[in-house]
Amino acid sequence: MSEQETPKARPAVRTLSDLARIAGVSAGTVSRALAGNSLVNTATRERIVALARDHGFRPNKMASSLRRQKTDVIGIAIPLGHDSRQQISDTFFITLLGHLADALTERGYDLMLRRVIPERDEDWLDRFIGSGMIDGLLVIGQSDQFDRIEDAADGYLPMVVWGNHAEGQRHCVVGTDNRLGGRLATERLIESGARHVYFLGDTSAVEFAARYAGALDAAGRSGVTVTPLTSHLSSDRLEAEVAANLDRSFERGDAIFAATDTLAIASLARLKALGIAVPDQVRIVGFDDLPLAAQTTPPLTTVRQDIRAGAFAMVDLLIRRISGEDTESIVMPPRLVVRRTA
Amino acid sequence: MSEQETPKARPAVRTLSDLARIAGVSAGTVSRALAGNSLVNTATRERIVALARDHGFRPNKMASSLRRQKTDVIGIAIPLGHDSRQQISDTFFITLLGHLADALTERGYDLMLRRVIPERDEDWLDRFIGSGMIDGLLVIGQSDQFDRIEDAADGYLPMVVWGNHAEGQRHCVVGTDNRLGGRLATERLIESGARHVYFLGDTSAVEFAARYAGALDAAGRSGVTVTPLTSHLSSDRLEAEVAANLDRSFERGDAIFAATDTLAIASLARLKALGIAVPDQVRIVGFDDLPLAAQTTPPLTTVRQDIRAGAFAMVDLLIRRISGEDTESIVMPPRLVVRRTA
DNA sequence: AGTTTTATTGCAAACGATTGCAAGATGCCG
DNA sequence: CGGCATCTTGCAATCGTTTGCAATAAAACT
Repeated sequence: MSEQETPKARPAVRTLSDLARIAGVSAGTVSRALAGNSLVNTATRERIVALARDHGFRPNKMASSLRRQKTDVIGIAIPLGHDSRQQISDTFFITLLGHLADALTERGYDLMLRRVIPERDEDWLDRFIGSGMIDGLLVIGQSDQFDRIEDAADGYLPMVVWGNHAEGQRHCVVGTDNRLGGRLATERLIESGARHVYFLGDTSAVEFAARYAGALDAAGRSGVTVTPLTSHLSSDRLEAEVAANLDRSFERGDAIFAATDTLAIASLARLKALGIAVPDQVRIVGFDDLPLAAQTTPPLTTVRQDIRAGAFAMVDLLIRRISGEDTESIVMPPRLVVRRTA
Repeated sequence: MSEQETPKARPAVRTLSDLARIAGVSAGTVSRALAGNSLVNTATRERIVALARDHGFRPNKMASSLRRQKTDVIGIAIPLGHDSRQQISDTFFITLLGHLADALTERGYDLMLRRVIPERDEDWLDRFIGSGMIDGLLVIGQSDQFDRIEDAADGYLPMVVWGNHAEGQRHCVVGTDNRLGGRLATERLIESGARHVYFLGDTSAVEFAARYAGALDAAGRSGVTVTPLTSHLSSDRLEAEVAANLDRSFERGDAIFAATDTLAIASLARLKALGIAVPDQVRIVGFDDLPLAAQTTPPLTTVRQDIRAGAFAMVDLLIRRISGEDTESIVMPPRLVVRRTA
């Protein structure tokens, strides 16, 4: 049984030299042949390629990476800074991740995923960058790590971050105009009659802070109040937190602007449980426009981010940076999707 | 500007030898010092470690991997075989992925994610295994690749698969007893009055086929009919497909057993749009018990899989296999969660 | 003082693929 | 047939780290 590992029980051919010996040529020639290098004679190349296939030979990528100083791997870091219990499974991150995987695969890159908890590991960014394992780095979400990312960006070009864009920042970012999105959402709430808006989300994450700022923009001159309620994203506690926040607050509030659809949907469920009518008593607007948003009852009014376009933009910028170009950030316009909750 | 890459504009120290020169010792000693090897003198070790920190030195992982023949990276393959348009973002996969990331990180492994489309790349499994980039492989979902996985398992021990367990299979799998789950779901549907059940899901994936088989088990003797409706998982087409299936079918059917909660939730929304009452006219049971299932209206009756426990089990088995042990598969019992849709 | 341990360190050979350079073979031209 | 360009191929260095072995120095023992 154990001798049947390969169909014909050959001694495994693991290295270029092994194959070279079998083919009666040198390792260098085999390397060139498999790389499709035009220097090798066509006949030899075909013979070697066939041999490699027969023996199931695959060149060792570690050795190749070491020699070429290029790994064909892109790192993806997900900092879970503003809430270490936050799940990677936050739907938005994951959708973005899926599209990134598509875009990178298409360009011939593998992806190396790393979930980082900055509180426990100060050094996460430099460590990842300096590991020599990756040709470039995508960071999904700035969380509360803005400064650290800025620092790293000074010495490391091939990095693109999903998140918020601030005036004069040094790292390359792709993201939605969060402040504008926040304004659109809040304007809509006000239009549909809100006077006291609760902002649901953790404002220590810069993306969310910008959304909150946008809400203030919208409210500013109108006498409408906007009050922040900190709510984290970890799914295990999310419901409880939303519940706690809402239970004690809705004598005074009449609207919720949730920093993410996930929070909005949890709020919706909670309000329903409390017997509060949406949107008649309380209006809700979310952020992201996850596929799910259209399927709630009533369907969620929200601010749409084009996640797929964002993912492809990130990969495009990254690849240009890998080849040395110093690219500008991209800020995408959000779009208000009016459904039934406001 | 460009000279300020490091705070003090030192010539970057990139290799062990660089650091060795600065410290006035040999590269070997530096290597041992940084590894905490007890052979080096405590004073020297501390001096070297401090130097390394000051200069921001990090050993190159590629070189280390090559030399040690160990990468500390686990591959995660997501075969999208039975539907190439299926998203990585399928909520179940992603939740599992998140927990796997937790468990692997805890054990000191990095993860390398690869989205594979078997139809376009026959060789995906052996290629990944043979790449030399990974110490072990987790496969998320058998899709329609059961045979290929069986073949690979003969020659490659450190692989654990999430999916269905079949009598006498050779690859190590962790998963739920899908057939039992299917039976529980369908029994529940029958209990609440169903006579004509539609099974929603693509039965060419073995996991789903087993759920379907369980449904047949439950129906068998009772005169209840079970009819499969093929529905894929890609989110862009899911709604349309569910709609198409349901629109033409619900003169005859009075119940849906959906192969996943995602499908169940889409069905729920569709039936609501059609003005069909759930559960009075049509009963629904899903599968997975995603966090979302509790938040639909009405809340979804479903079959619970313990995804977190499954993820940790996979990692545990994998690590034992990496160290040479030939582990048995683990089949976890599903649990029916009765809410309001059946 | 001589010998045996013991504690440190350096040396150099791996790991496996890639690639600049040079050498050999072949063909072409006058 | 000599001289030169063109194809192919082999040689050997290299990527950066790890580690067995040998060498040295220091300490311990008789």
